Order: sequence, then structure tokens, then C-alpha cells
Amino acid sequence: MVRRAASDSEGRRPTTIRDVAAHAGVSVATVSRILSGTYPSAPATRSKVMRAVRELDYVANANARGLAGASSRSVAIIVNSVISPHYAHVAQGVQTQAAIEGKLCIVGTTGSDPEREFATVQLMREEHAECVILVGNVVADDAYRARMAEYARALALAGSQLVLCGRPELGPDVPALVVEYDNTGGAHAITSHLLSAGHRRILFLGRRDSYTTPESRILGYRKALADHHVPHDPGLEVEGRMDRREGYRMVRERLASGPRDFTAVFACNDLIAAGARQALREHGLRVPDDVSLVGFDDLPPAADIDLTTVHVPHEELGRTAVRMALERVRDKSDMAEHVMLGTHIVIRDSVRPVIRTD
Amino acid sequence: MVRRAASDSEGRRPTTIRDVAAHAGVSVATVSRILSGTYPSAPATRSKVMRAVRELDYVANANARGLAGASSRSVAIIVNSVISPHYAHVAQGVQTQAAIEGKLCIVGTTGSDPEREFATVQLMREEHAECVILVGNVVADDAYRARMAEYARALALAGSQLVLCGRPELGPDVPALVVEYDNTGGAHAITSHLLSAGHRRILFLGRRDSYTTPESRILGYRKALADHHVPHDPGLEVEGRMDRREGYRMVRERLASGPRDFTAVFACNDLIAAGARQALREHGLRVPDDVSLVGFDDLPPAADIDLTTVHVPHEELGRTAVRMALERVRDKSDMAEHVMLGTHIVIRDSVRPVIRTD
DNA sequence: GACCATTGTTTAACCGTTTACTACGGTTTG
DNA sequence: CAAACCGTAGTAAACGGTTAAACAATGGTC
Repeated sequence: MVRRAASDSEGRRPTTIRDVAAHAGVSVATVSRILSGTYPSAPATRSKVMRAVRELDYVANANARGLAGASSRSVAIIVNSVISPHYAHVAQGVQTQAAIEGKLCIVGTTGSDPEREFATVQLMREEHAECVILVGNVVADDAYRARMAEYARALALAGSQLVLCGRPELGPDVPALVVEYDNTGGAHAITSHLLSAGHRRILFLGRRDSYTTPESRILGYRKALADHHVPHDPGLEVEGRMDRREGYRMVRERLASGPRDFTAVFACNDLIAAGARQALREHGLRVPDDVSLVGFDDLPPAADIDLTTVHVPHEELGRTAVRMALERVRDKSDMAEHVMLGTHIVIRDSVRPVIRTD
Repeated sequence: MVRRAASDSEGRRPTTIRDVAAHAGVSVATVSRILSGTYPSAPATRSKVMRAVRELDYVANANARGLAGASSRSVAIIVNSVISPHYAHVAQGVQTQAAIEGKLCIVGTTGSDPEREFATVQLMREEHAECVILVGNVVADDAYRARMAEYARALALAGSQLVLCGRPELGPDVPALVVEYDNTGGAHAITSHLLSAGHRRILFLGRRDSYTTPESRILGYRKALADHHVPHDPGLEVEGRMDRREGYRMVRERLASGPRDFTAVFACNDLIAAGARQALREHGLRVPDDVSLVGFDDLPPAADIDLTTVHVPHEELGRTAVRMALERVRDKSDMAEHVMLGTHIVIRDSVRPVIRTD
């Protein structure tokens, strides 16, 4: 079996604050106070202690520190997957802000499995993270909401704070912060952009009922149509998941099934747009000359394919989530509980005015 | 607004193991043992305890648990940036394996700043992570190596384990695991692929100076040339950073500066290849008809542009790093300390046999 | 009916910090 | 001149678990 007996496993055990105190000839409390810098101390004592720390290569034990009441130093973020650019960029923002605040970042992934999401939140609760940031869209049925609301309360009770990042709130009395971005507004703006260019039949790719993100985007699309008095044809809303392959599939199937009945495509995100673009090309249709194409997200690949799209402030989303949560936890102030960050369209070269053939 | 006033901030403090014990009518020790499942217990007691846990919504305090000697539950990973696909994929592997082993994952980012890297390792030491995985290439001068070697020793002393992932080892007596992949072999293979297609003048795009990854890739390139008895022209090795923009720049400048003197391009990674491809196209050169193009990494964008490239087992890299480190920490066995994962070329549609014009 | 092995539980000693209290010289102050 | 104050530093009690060792209950054996 494993021996971790004090005898052999480690010739020396790691240095503790006691060792430092002894080495510097002061008390443990003094060392603690000097290291946390939260107390006046005589310069002489201070330098004695610092020297001891250096000589013994001492680092504090985060567990002990956390136990003894000092607030934990960590921020938790839970995402579907680390390799999705969308989540990665939000995570980057979280990282950045966490680093600024001197915290470190615990990451959990769920693979889009609600059960794993719950389990991960629980883990973060064990870990006493200062806040738990849940990012990304999700199927939001009532059972889910109710259960997550419980978790939010449990976190609050433990002095932590749940943050919903890029997803709608759980309910009126749930102690959770919400940092959203304007999906509907962005979709409205970019649809209007197409409409202003004269497009009337705009294919929407990526409809998925009950997923919050595509749902609010499609709302913006419909509203823009209505505002421009363009009749809404539900047949133009194609259903599919939010990845490149699906974008390819949706357009390919659409083109195979009959004559082209649209002049522009609004892909629910840039990945879908990339796939759609490929399918269009393979069908001999050039973007933007033959078909206009827009996306949503403005992640790096969008620039690569000159895609006009909606910019989502991913990193700012992450940073804001951390900032708000920490202020909340620190001051217990009555700060905003719901923030909506703006989106705006980024015009590149994937839209052309429609040429009226009639 | 929400009231979180200090007075009632916590009407109840979070549940402790003592509360559970009282509620179940057993001792604290019994609860602890039943929860960690590391001790026989009567079914009746067990169910009493579990019920109490459920009723009180108890979760253990990770800090206390970590303090009391049970090994920590976390794995640390340090990367340059979360939004780089390369790192993201390795991180995904780390996440996956960590989840399997029931650990969670602390992530630190360095922004390629060695100083921040050191600081982050130190933080992970405080945090008592079971292992610290350092991923990505780095300028590896002697001073850096020596200092990192010290950190490796400090970690080992504390029962943790440094893992270098995708970078060369620090030195002979440094207690650090190394999980690499075969950069040189991959570069050799794909260069040979081009050579077999008849290409003789192959432009190499990437950085040469002291960064470990491009350095070992260029070595494979040169060796393949030598093996095929093709004269090596240093003028074909173009210098630039490892991103898309630079790939674009390098090719553009090259084409602007004189007649095209190459038939194929070996981009040091897929991003460079994507940029190069765009520059080629803008210059009226089609891939692969006019110019063959290969990359390195095999990340998703490569498939999008039909790029023949070298597959790097990113996720496996991460998984292996965690697996090895944990076995090491557990058994203190004399396992392999240095693993080299294989790479292989993935043939898509970006290479054509050269048409001899002479 | 005393003895023993087995099983299940409790007692108590840590783990390494933080943080009230407290102590103590030396100034001010009333 | 005693009292209040100030800046530092020490003492010791948490913090919430784990775990070795002690202990009680149980049933089987001679």
C-alpha cells in the first residue's frame, strides 16, 4: 500500500508558518499578520520575517487559510466545454478579471449534461469558491430552474454567489446575478441590415426550441421582419444544432430539396455561417455575390471569412460576471442584479444589396 | 433590492459535519467515514447518515478536508491563454481525465509572461494541487530552466508533481514529468509527403528563435530535405509569429518581394497556414492547384480549409499528463518520466504533385 | 460463564492559518 | 501624577474536517 508515513515519504515536511516564526524569532501571529499585510508592523520585524520566508521558501497553505475564515481566493466557472470558442472567450474574461482581483480560477465542464452541471456546482460549493459562474445556454425547463434556484440559495447561504452568464434569470426571488448580452437586439439589428439591403427572404439557420440563446435570436429576427412589414414565413426557419457541420447540412439539404427561395442567410452563430458558406460554395453560390450571409458572435473565424456578424462582448461578459459577483460578496451592497451588455453589428464583406429580378 | 444586511446575512451558518452527526444521532467520526466510504459501516447507520446529509443539504468543506490530510482534489493547469485552440484542446484533455479521477481543475493563464508563469506555479503550490501541468512552448534559457527546476523540487517536496506538457525537460535530476509529442517526426513526415509529391522548393513559415516548438519542427523539415538529398536553402525559412495574421503577412511580403520561388508551403501551424492560404489566394494562387500547402496541429479550422496537416494528439496530451502525474503521486512508483506521443499526418486536399516546368 | 475475535462507534489529537483578546512599554492628556 | 492612548507583539481559541487508538457491544467457543 501507499506509505505516506512521516518517516520516509518526505524527508522534510513542507515549511509551515510555525517554522517561519521560529526562524525569525517572532510569534506565529506576527508572521501571519505581516504576510497578509493587514496590520501595522515594525520595519525591523517585517524584514526579519520576510527574510525567513525567503530562506525557507515558505508559501502559505491555502486550505488552512480558507479554513481559518479568510475568504477563499477562488472564482469558479462552469462551461459546457473548454474548446468551444464562445466559452473559451468568456472564460478568458473570467480569468483576466480573477487575476486582477488576485483570485484564481477553478474550471468545471459539463458537456451540456445538466446533471453534471448540478454536480459541478455542488463541487464548487465544497470548494468554497467566492462565486460560481454558469455560462452558456441551456434547456431551461421549470424543473431545472427550480433545482438551480435551490443551489443558488445554498451558495448564498455559504456566502458565495451564483452568476448566470449569458442565460436568463431563474426567477424573481432567486439570489443569482445575471449578466446577459442582447441577443434579441443584435439579431434585430443584423436582420434589419439585411432588410435594408433589400433582402426579403432571409433563411434563418439554427432554430432550436427551448434553448435560450437561439430562441432569443430568432425573436429578434422575427421582430425585425415585422418592423419592416415583411411577411414572416416559418418555412424559412431551419432547425439545427449550433455547429459548423450542422450549418453545412442545413444549407445542403435546403438546396437539394428544391429551387433556392432565399437571397440571404442569417446563421444563428458564426460556426453555422462557416458551414453554410461552404455548402453554398459547393453549390456554386458565391458569398456575397449570389447570396448574402451573416452570423452571430464575432469570434476569430468570422474575420477569416469576412463575415458580417453581430459582435458579442464575450470577454467583457466574463469580466463583468466576476467583478459584479465579488463586489456583491464583499460589500453585500445593493448592486444591480441583472446586467445586459450591448451587442453591435460588425460589417465586413458578406452582404450585398439584393438585385431585384422581378 | 435584495437585502443581505450583515445582521441577517447568515441566519444560519452553513451546515457542518457536526450538524449532520447530531441530526443522525451518531458521532462526527462515523459521518466522516461513511461519507468518504473508506471504512466498513452498518447499513442502518449508513442510511441514517445519508438521510441526514440529504435533509440538511450538507456538503463537505474542501478546505477542512484538505487541511486534515486527505489528499487534495485538484489538478492545476497553466497555459498561455485559454482562447488559443491548441491550449484549449490540451485543457480539455486535462479536464476530462481530471473529471474521471474525481478531481477538479484549477486553471491559470500566463499571457506568455514567464514571470507570471512562476507566480502562478507558486499559487498552485499554495493551493496544494496534486499536480501542476505546464503546457505550451516557451523561451527556454538556462536561467528559466534553473528556476523552474527549483519550483519542481519544491512541488515534489510538498507531495505534488510538476508536469511539462509539450515542452522539453528541464534537466537530468529535476523531478518533473514530461509529456511531449513528436514535433520533429511530424514535420519530417509531412515534409517527406511534399517531397514525394515532387516538391523541391518548400517555403517554411514560422518562428525559429529559441522557442522550442517551432524549433523542433524546423529540425524535422531540414532533416527530411537532407534525407531526400534536396539542398537546403535557408532563404526559404521565413520568420514570423505563430498566428494567422503573421501567416498572411509572411506570404504576402514574400510574393511582393520578387517572383515566386517555391511550389509548396509548410506552415509551422494551421493558423499560419490559414493566413498563408488567404495571401496566396489574394495573389491569384489557388491551393492546391498552384501551390501546395501543409500545416501542423490538426485543429478544427484545418478541416474547414481541407488542409493536409500533422495531427497532434492534444487531448491525449492533457489526459496523459494527468494520468501519469496522479499515478506518480499515488504510488511513488518508478513510472516513465518522459512520454513521447506520436504524431501522424492527415491527408486532405491541399497538396498536388508538382508539375515540372523545366 | 469467562474469554476472545469481530464489528461499529466514539474520543481526542491533530492539520496550518487567522483573529479576537491581552500585554506592555512609552507618550499624551486632564 | 494617574488615566487614557498608541503602536506592536504574543497567547490561545476557533475553523471543519480526518484518523489512530480506545472502547462497547455482539456472538461464538471452550
